[in-house]
Amino acid sequence: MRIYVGNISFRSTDETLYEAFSQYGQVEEAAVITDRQTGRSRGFAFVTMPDEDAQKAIEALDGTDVDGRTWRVSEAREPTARRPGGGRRDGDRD
DNA sequence: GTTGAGCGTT
Repeated sequence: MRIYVGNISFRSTDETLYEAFSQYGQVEEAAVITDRQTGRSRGFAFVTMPDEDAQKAIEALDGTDVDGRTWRVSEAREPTARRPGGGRRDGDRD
């Protein structure tokens, strides 16, 4: 599951997220979103974890104070990566 | 050495 982490400190990095989320499960990917134009932090990030661990981490870390800022943690909106296929697998069915 | 609403790239 992809997790959206907002309102993070500009000092927070990928490892800051990793160390925080890894406490609640296996972190598959942890990436602070930096402005592609300036290379500076945009103040939010994405974390990918197994569904069960992700939900635990969300409820555990949402609203917590990290590096002076209160984290806004929730499930990410968009289905998955912005690539052809839109997150839908060929075998996806109802 | 700055700032503060937000859902990103391989």
